[in-house]
Amino acid sequence: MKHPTILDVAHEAGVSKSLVSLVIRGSDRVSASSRRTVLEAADKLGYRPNAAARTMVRQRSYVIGVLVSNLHNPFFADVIDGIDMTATDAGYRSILTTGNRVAERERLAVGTLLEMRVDGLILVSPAFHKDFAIEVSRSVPTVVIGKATRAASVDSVTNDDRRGAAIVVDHLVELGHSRIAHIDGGAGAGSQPRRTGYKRSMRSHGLETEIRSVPGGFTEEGGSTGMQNLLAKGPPPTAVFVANDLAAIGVLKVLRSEGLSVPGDISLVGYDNTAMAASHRLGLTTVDQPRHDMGRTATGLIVSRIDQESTPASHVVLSPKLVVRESTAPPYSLTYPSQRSRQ
Amino acid sequence: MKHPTILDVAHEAGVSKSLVSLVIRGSDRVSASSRRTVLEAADKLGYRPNAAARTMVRQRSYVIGVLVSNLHNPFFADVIDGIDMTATDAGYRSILTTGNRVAERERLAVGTLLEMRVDGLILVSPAFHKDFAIEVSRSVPTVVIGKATRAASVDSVTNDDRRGAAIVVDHLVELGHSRIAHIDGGAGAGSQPRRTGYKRSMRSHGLETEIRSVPGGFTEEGGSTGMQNLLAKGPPPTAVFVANDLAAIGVLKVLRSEGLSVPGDISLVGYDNTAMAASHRLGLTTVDQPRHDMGRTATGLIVSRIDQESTPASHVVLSPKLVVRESTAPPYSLTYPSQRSRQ
DNA sequence: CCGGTGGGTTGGAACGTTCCAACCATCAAG
DNA sequence: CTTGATGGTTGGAACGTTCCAACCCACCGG
Repeated sequence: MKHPTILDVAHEAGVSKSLVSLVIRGSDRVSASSRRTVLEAADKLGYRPNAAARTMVRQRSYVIGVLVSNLHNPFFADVIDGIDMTATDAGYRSILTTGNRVAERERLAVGTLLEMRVDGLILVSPAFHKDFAIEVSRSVPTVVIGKATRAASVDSVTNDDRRGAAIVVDHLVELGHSRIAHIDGGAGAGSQPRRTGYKRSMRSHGLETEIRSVPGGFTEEGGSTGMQNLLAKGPPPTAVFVANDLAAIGVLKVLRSEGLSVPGDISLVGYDNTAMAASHRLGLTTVDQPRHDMGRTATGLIVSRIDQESTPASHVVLSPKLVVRESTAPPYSLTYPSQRSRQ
Repeated sequence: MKHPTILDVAHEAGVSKSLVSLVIRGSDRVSASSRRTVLEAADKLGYRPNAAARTMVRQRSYVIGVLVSNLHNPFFADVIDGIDMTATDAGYRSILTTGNRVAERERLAVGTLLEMRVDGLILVSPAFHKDFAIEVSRSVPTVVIGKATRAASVDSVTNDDRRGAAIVVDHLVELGHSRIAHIDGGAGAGSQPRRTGYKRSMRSHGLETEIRSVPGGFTEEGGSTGMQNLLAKGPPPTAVFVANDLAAIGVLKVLRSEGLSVPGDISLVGYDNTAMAASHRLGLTTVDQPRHDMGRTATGLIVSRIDQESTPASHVVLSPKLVVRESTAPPYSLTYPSQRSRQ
């Protein structure tokens, strides 16, 4: 249970601690013979280097700390995977902590990471105020994923939600839709840019008169009530763009219970490309955020900032892409032009 | 960017490093006045203790390392949450690493944790061979979650899958079912105990002649093909117990396309109580594993093992519980006794 | 045979803490 | 006035590494 040290190995191998250190670090200026003896001794004793001691003297831990706001959201798994791979490639290891969406616990978790003297910090959609991120960035290179930051000291990697919304509208317009409605994500993060992206894009297609955005939410229920409101007054849209996949499922339920078919009567688009969207009975057309890339670029930023400290912060915005499945099709009026009169 | 040390603080406050150390650790044998000066100085300089140095001298890191096999599975989020809370309560902090289901990467991740000299190690459904866990347990207290281990040196916390299957059968029998079939999880972990649990329980209810278990898998497709096989020959069952929720969804699709209603014609039960089971259009009756508790008890085991090393390993088996939703009901033959003759 | 060169090896210092024994006042008791 | 106790404070050693300057010993060329 007691860990052997470099000195134990040295003694066992009959050499100096320095030589053992050299061998462990893989230096090429040790003779083949002594390398072998040392390695054998280390192996025999079950030696494992002590990262704490190494961190002390090298003043570098070669560890990148990652704070994940919410492990329940499988969205982050891919981001983390991207981080992990890039970090390993760059000679770093990554460790995770989580605060479970509670700002106070997240701050604590970051504290742990800082005390461990991580060389860089990646904050994945943190719940705490961004001032805290800025404060932290003064003692260690920091990058935020998923939350826009304009700070000069902290890098950020975000997804272009406006553009994501725009490509949805493009897709629907291309199919021939014009009565395209939007059910937004309420107060949730990313809700606002998606809404404005929708509006802008509608305008740019000359469809400003068709703009119809109703409040919703990032939950199934939010989607349902949003859809009910849409159906309650005015002519029903031929396509609905919902703020996320979960809410889109809610919309789907309402449509089903109203006897409306998707995409026969109404085309439906979600957002996030969750597993649900793919595995649901009806494959949902949705927007895929480049999760893996987010992790990769964030790590890239951190690593280069570790080496050359004071470059101005970069704010990378990645573009999402559309995943077309079965929930979108040309509008009814086009497939059976005789049956309806509206353009 | 350069971290101030305890000496910097001491100098700033005009006291000795020892006193600063005392204050930082919250000792009660320092005068109120010097406590204040020290705290002010620390605050002014933005001092943060160096965990590496502390670990060195104390020979304890007060960190519990957690290896998670797969972050994509939201199942683990709750387990980790349980770990996290218990660890904090016991004065430890927890950090996570992941190997993303790849045995080699997982082993590497554990290596990182060991070099960091974590005081305890929690392995959540590791993909690597259990011999590795045993080897690791020689240098640090180790507990495995989710994978049964009989080793004397490593604790384990598992879920009683046999019992989970049994309570499903109990529930169905109580509703009046007797033709209860099972679609298993193929080669997946937990598949076998669920199957034997099903068989045993059937026998104990005197239904050995009704035992019907077909191969399936933990995927939607596995469920579908399993169900197709069940329908292909012999009288259809009145209830089906599927190895997990995802496969149950697959079963549901087949039933729908065959024009069979759930629970009208056939009752359906899943396993795992995933979000999917709750949010699906049809609320699925399923078995809930006490995820939170798994994390909690695992951490409890680790913590007590850290303090008093060489107690024999405990192997805790937790009991799952049934979550009844809309997918189960009394069999058709009972609700309309006139229409069918078979008991 | 001497000086230089260079591969291989070595001991000591340093990293930032905690722990411990020792110290210093101050004050109470004898 | 001395002794002892007590509350508060202190310096040095230790933890396990890496880094650096120094060393040793062949070996080579002059």
